[in-house]
Amino acid sequence: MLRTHTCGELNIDHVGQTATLCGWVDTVRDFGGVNFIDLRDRYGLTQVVFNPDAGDEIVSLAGKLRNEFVIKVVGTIRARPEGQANPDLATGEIEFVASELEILNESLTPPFTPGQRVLPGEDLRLKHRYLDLRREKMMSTLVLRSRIIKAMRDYCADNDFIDVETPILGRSTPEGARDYLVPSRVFNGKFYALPQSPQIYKQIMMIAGYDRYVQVARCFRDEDLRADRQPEFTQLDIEMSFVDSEDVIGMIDGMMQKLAKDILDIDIQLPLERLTYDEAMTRFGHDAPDLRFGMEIVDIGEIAAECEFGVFKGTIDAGNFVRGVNGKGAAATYSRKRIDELTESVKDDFGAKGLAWFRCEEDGSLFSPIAKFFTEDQLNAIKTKLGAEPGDLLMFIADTFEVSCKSLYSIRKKFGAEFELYDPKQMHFSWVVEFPMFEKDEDNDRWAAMHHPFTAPLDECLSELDDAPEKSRAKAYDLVINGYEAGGGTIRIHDSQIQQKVFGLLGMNEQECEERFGFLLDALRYGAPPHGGLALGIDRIVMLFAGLDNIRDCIAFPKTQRANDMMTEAPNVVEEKQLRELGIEITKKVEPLV
RNA sequence: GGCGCAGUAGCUCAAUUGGUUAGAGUCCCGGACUGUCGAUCCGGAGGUUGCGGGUUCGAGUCCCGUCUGCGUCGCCA
Repeated sequence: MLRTHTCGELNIDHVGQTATLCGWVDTVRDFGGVNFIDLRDRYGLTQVVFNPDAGDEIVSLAGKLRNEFVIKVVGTIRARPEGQANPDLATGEIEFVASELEILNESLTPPFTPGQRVLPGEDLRLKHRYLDLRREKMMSTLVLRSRIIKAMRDYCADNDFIDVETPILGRSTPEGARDYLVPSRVFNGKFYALPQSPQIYKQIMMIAGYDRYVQVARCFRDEDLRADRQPEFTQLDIEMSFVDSEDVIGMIDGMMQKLAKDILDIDIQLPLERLTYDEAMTRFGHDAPDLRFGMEIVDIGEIAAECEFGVFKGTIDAGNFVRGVNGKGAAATYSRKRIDELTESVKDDFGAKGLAWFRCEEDGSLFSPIAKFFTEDQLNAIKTKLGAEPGDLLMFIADTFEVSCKSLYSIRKKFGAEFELYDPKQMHFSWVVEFPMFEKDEDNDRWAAMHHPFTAPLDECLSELDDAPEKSRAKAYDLVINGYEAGGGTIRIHDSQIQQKVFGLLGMNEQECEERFGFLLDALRYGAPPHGGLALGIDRIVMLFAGLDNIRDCIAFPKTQRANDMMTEAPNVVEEKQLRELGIEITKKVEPLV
């Protein structure tokens, strides 16, 4: 090692000792005579002092130091003069008096420095990621990530899980998300697909008798990005044999308890809170509700059916819903203009036809442009149902169940953040269970698997597969943390006949089944144990544990919204020769990324 | 694919309703300074206002298109 100590470890106990430090120049304070450098490495900052009595040569060399130069300094540790300790610095009681200085490498003037207070634009940070990653916050987040993954792996190892790597080059399965494709050189015209998840491989591992499988698995989905979604992301992928939902949930309960304790030093009570999918949608309008606060959705269908307001009445007559939420104390901040903006957003985003609102006045009466269509009794009933008090703003959506869910969920989410209805430091873990097996695929007018096509129905729903597939519920469970889907899993179908029936419902005929999943159906016929598992979104869990609102800050080298890597400029054009070998002809010429 | 926000000096931002030579801080360069820790002080350099059109006597500002980044809807088994 070029160094004897790190920049974070020297303290008053080292006074008088000689040491060698290496690191980056974080800041320079040049007084002409005496010269201070804050030297930085992964472990911290140490103030290095260059005194004239160290000699002209070293003083002159120290004068050349600039931000982000990499240096090696030999010197002695000295207590700082009386009254000059820096309490903000772990090493603030001492300083490092340099006797030798070597510039290991210079740096160009950086476009931004890791220590600067104002964060530069994210595009610049991504372009110069090597500088951005030097920032303390990025370092602490990646260290946190490393600790979380270690805790997960330790927990799995303690519970007899076997870590198995599965292929990155796989086969395209057109179900689900768009695949990233890799052309084959040997078989021109054929393609591998990068895995959306190791789903099938881990099921095969169960059939092969490995009993408990785990993998920190990179997954790829070629869909549009969000603040919490990247095209490649990391899952803790788990599968277990001879289990039912309770066993998998119980295993993950224990893991979350350990994570919360080890990482955040908080104690969480087990079992974790549990909601059914139907309950979550009814009460919160979403399958991953933030349970750190209330503001639950209230159905006023009974009142709406009786009132004179045509929109409400008509909605109920058509078999749809009138539901609303109470924005506690929001009347003061929500002017007519802001309510209009809210209305526009639910119209634009979710196709709601409008947003009805009532303001609870000082005297307890309800003010609203539509109040005249309601009797006094009806207004009072609304007040009671939503628990309205003076200053509250009641908002209602009259629409299909789905539109009311999406609209009210978005309002609830917005208000939760805006009115600080929860402690941002609080962590809330819960499960949402019993998802529907299928949802309507409007584009193709057929059923689509809500989770994936290998999901087992609840035992009591087996018979419904034939006559009422929309009613059948799955042995599916999602882990929800603070309103984010942090993971999800299912018990799988281990019976090839049921599997084939589900494939059939999804619109695959026998031939298609054999072509796409013949190997799985075969495997199921060779002694498949009951099995199930789940996958945890590691990037999201890191984001939540770090208190961040953006998944890119939890990934060392993330991609932009258009899936570019701004540093390497991937994706990019390739040489003509490479294309020829792959038998690929580009019909639309593109310029390299700039 | 839709909607929205942003793009001005290396960086972070400002620039009145469309009006003089586009400013400030920081960074950079030079100088001064022996106890700072966002060092300070003096001087200097630094601009195709993302790009392309248009309107106008005049455009950073208004209009159209386009590129890039971010948020969001669709999408994400």
